[in-house]
Formats: sequence, C-alpha cells, structure tokens
Amino acid sequence: MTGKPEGAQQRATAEMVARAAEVSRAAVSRAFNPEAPLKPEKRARILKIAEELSYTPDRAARALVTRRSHLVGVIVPDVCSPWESQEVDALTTALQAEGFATLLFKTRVDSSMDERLLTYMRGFNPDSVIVFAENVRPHMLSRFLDRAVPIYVTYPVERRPAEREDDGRWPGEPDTLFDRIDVDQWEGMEQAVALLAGYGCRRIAYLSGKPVSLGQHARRKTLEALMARRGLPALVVVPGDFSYDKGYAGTLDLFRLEGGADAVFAANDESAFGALDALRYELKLRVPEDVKVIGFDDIAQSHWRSYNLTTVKVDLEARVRALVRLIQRRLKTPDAPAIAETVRTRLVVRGTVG
Amino acid sequence: MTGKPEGAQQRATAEMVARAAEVSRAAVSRAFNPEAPLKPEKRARILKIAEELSYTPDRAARALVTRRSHLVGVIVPDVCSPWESQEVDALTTALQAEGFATLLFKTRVDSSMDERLLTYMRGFNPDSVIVFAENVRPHMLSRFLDRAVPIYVTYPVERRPAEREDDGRWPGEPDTLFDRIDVDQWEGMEQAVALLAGYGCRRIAYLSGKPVSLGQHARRKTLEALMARRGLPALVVVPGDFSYDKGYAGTLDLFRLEGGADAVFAANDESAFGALDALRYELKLRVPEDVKVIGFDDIAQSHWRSYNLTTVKVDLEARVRALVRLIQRRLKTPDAPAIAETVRTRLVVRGTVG
DNA sequence: CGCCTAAATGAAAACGTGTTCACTTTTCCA
DNA sequence: TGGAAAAGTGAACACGTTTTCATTTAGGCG
Repeated sequence: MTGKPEGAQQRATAEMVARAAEVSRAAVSRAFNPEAPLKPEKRARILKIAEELSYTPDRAARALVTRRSHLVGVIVPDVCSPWESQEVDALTTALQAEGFATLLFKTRVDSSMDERLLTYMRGFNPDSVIVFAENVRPHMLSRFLDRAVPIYVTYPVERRPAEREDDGRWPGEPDTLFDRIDVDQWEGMEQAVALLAGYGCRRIAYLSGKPVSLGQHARRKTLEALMARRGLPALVVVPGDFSYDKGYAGTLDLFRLEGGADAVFAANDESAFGALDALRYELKLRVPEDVKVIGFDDIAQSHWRSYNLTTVKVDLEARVRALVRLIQRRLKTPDAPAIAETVRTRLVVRGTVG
Repeated sequence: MTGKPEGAQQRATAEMVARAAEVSRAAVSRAFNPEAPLKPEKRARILKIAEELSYTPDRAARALVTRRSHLVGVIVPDVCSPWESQEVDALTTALQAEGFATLLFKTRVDSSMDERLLTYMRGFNPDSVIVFAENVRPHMLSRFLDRAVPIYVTYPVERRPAEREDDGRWPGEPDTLFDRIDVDQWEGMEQAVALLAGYGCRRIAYLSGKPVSLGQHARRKTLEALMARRGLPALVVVPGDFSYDKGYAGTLDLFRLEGGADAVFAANDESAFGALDALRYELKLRVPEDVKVIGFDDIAQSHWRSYNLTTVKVDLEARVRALVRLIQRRLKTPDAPAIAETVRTRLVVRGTVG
C-alpha cells in the first residue's frame, strides 16, 4: 500500500482537454476566460470535458505569461495574537472571495524587519504585499520589492495635530510611494478620554506596547494630546509589549512603585486583560469602582464575562474591505497615484468603566 | 507622484545576470543550486552579480519545470480561534524555516468541506496540503487532488479500544492513502478522569463541540470509555460548538434544566471559559469548590489569572514537527508507504480542579 | 608531450499557459 | 446574391526557469 497508488495520473493539461474536445489548445484557454471570443456551444463543450477530466488551468504557468500570480503576501509578526489572527482571518476570507490566495509569512515584531524574509517572499511573485508588522517602514520595503508590486502598510496615525512630531522614523516622505491604510485613532480615544474625565479621573496611566511599534507610539501621542486639551496632569507611561504577562507585571509595578492611577489605558486589549487580572487578583482593587481600565482593538475575548472590557474598537471589516479594494484598483491601474484610506475607531463601553 | 515611479525596472532575470557575468543562463541556474557542478570562483562571481541586480529565481517558472512549488496549502475553519491560530503560527514558522510558504485557505467547519475550495486550491499547485478542518474526510480529498500531493489530516483518535465504533464516517479505510497525524487523546484524558475521580466526582458532564468534528466525537467516546472503566455513572452530554458563547449557554441549561454536575469537561478550552464564567457569574457557584472544570488544548489564554484552567494539553510543537518531517519525507520518496505519527497529550493541572 | 578520463560548460528542449496575428467562417445589409 | 464587416479559430511565440546532452576544457599519469 503506497501513498501514491497505481492510479496516480498526472494532472490534466490544456493539451489533453483540447485533444478530447477536438479543438485547439488556444480554444481551451479561451474557454476559461469569459471575455475571450468563443462560440458559446463550443465553450460549453470544452468546459464539460474539462470538468470530466477535472482540469484546472495551472496557475504557475498562467502567472508566467500574465504576470499575475493571484498571490497576496501577508506579513504578520505573531499569528497567535487574537487581534492579528482576527485580521488574517477576515483578510483571507475577503481575498479568497476575489480569487486571490493568502501567502502567509511570519516575522518577529521585536526584530527589525528581516531583509531575507522580503527577498524570500519576492521569489513567490506576490501580486501585492500587506504588512501588518507595525515596525516596518516603507523604505525597507522599497529596496527589496519591485515597484510594480503594490504594498500596504497599516500605519495607525493620530489625526490631529496633522504634523507628526517624531518623524525621524519615517524619513523623507517615502510613504507616498505606497498605498496606505491609516487608522484614525483620534475619534475613539477622544470618546474614551471624555468618558474617563466625566468620571473624574485625573491620573491616567498608559500601558504601552512594544517600543518599535509605530502604532502604539501614535496611540501614546494621541492620548497625551487629548489629555493636554482637557488640562489633565501628565500621562504616566508604563512599559509593556502588548502581552498579557507584561500587562500584568507592569500594572503591579505601577501600583506598588509608581503610586498607582485612576485609570489604566492599555495599548491593546490583551495587555488590558493582564492589567485587569493584576488589579483584581493581586492588588485586590475593584474595577471599575477603584480603577477604570480601557483597552484598544476590541478583540473577541473582550466581551467575555470575566473581562467585559471597555475598549476602543477598530473597524476591522472596513479596514479589510478597503485593503482589498485598493489592491484591485492598483492591479487594474498600476500607474494611479498612491492614496491613503482611513479607518475609523469608536469607543465600546462595557463593564470596566462606569 | 505615482505609485509606480519612473525607476520601476522589471525584476532581473537569469538572462540579464548571465549577460552581465558573461556566462550562459544555465550557469546562473547552476549557481543557485549548490549540488550542481560549477567552478567555485565562477559561482561566486555569478552570485555577486545576482546580488547586485537583486536577482532571485522566479519560483513560478521554476515550479513549472521542477514540479515543486514550495507551497503548502493549509485549510483551516477559523483562524480566529486561539487554538487554530496557534497551530497556523507554529506551522508557518516551521515551513518558512524549511523553504516553504504557507498558502492559507479558510473553510467553514459547519459546512461539509467545500469542493470548490479544493479545486481552487489545486490550481496553485501546492506541494502538500494540510487540513485542520476536523470534519473533512479523506475520500473528499482524493477526488479532487492529485495523488502525487501528500495530504495530512489531523485526526484525533482514541487509543483504546483500538477498534473504532462509529466507523460509518470513515469508510473503507481510505485513510491509508494519506499520511496522517493522530492525536492520542487517551493519555491526557485518563489523567483528567483519574483526578476528578480522586476528588469524588461522579456526575460528569461533557460540553461537546460541533457535531461534525471527528475530534470532539473521539473525545466523547474516550471519556465514556474511561468513565465506564471506573464504574462512574453515564456521561451527561451538553451540546455545544466550541465557542465561548455556546459554552456559557450550555452550562446554564445544564444546571437549570438538567440537574447540574460535579464536573464539566469541555471539548476545548474556549468553551470551558464560557462554562467557567456561567458558573461563577450567572449561577453563583464556586469553581473548583462546587464544580470542577477541565478543558482541552491548553491555549495561551488558559493560564490567564481569571481562568487558570486545568486542561488536557496537546503537544503542538511535536505535532508541527512531525508534520514538517512527514512532508519532507513524502516529497523525497513519493512512493513510500503511508504512515501515521502519534502525538501525545497530558494533563496540566491548574486552578479549576482541586 | 600525449593520451584518457573527469569535470565544466553552453545550446536547446521542455514545463503549461495566455496572447498576437494571420486566416477562415459566419453574419448582415444592400 | 454579392460583398464587406464581424466574429471565430488555430499556429506559433513568449514567459523564466531547470535539465539533458553534446561539446569543450582541465587534470592526471605514463
């Protein structure tokens, strides 16, 4: 008994279908391309025979001549993270519906973007590349990928002030080379700060994510700007790395060594869970009575009864829709000017505030 | 300012490298294949020039002639689920290290396996296919994929009794056509039942997963066999679908309508969280004092303080290692007999028991 | 220095498809 | 019915590789 049993026929080829249908190979090719001119009854006959032989055009061969692989490279630091897996899930579904396939690659968010990974990925000829690693800056990508390949970097920005303060990390405006999806963090965070202020919170702590993440950096800047507007005291910044464990430990440090806070604003939901558990089980504080907690993302776990987290929701569906729309547009008109779409955020109020 | 600026040169081709290095195209090809005969200094020169032109062999073209795409198709029902995302993550890392890329597809676990998806996927010529959808039976796959493509179905089985009782769903032993990774659920569940019995639990409920899942079905069978051995009363089966919400609702039903239980054994960790929250926050019962709870998988969230779940851990790393090992073996010797590797399970004791 | 063997090399043939370009057939209108 | 325009069709080329097969070059030994 072998893994490749006797009947292991090779895949059917267009040539074989052509022979069986007594037409030319070109006709077979045209049968699978709806726009190509071909007499309807002939197309039907060809497709029928193709079905019987279970023939499908070989995408590798097709890619060679059409310059379209229908592959979309997706670079993600950590598929395990609930937020990223949610994003990969939605994206894969959307791409699949449009005739693409997801080519998944992993990088480490704490390493600078691996040059080898980009070269490696390029070998597969993706039609497009989506980078969810927030530490990746476009100028890295431009060195290694063909300009013809549209690249999408999801880069969360603060909306106001329009000028970015810490621009050393985003030099020379190379971002206009790429289409971009921006997450407007202002709106949701404005609502969050308003809510906290309404409850009289003054001393607010920010439980940060990995320092290399541009997104969490923007989050902190936004928070500081919003608090300054309301005349609140300076933000207390607690180092973190997006993980539950760091959220837990950081919160312990905050309350044992740094004098605590009225509210903890976490860079993402997962670390907010860590903060919650530290407050409740280790520090014996009540949430929301003693301390308020707010997260960022609104992952599926946030509505679980044990956490029931108030959080700033990013419109993931809209983000994925925009992404796919931009890819299609770019592939259709490669020379169109680069554009940036913006995705909104809004506060979801649950049990950890009020 | 356009998305495809003036300097948008096409990708370098072997032909261009050959011309620049004043050698033949064949030499360039050989330079990238370490086993191919080529004078060392010449290889070095070619590689240097290739580097300068940032040339990489086109994998689509290469696949056409070598019949190796270096693509591995992975079919997953739901990337969002913590367990599956953990598996995809580990697998992607391992495949990447071996020179493969993950081609990710999504199906719905509650649908019967979509035939269109398989045909669609086949068009990309994956070297191998890994199916994590537990409802997929091999005979579906054999109709749509070439026999030359090794397929891996992860199929959790009960170890003892060796004979499977409900074999209608796994007809005619077609499984020997494919390499297989089996999860031996017996060992870990034996430990779990022993622990529960030690605490005097007699009325045990099983919070099941989706009915179509062969894995959860095997889990129930194993549990029943283990309980029968110890002379425990019959298992109380609560319908579920692996989700938190169903775990929550199912547990409410169990205690309000079915008379409750001493212990709840959930088909996976996520639904165990639902059970826990229902017990604590809605039914006002104490865990583990009033009711014990045990999960299955040991996902990352299980050690979070709010849950701190006792659970049966599946050795994910071993499973992924075995998977990659089997793929390599099959690609090297396509005619080798099909084999099945077994992955162990063991109980991780945390706070929800004892 | 000359022969024989082994290693290195390039020309050319695949691999399976899409597409151009002539060519043939059909359709439509006068 | 004739002719022109339109539509349908097939042969051949291109896409970028790997690999076979002659051929050339280098190497070792007498």
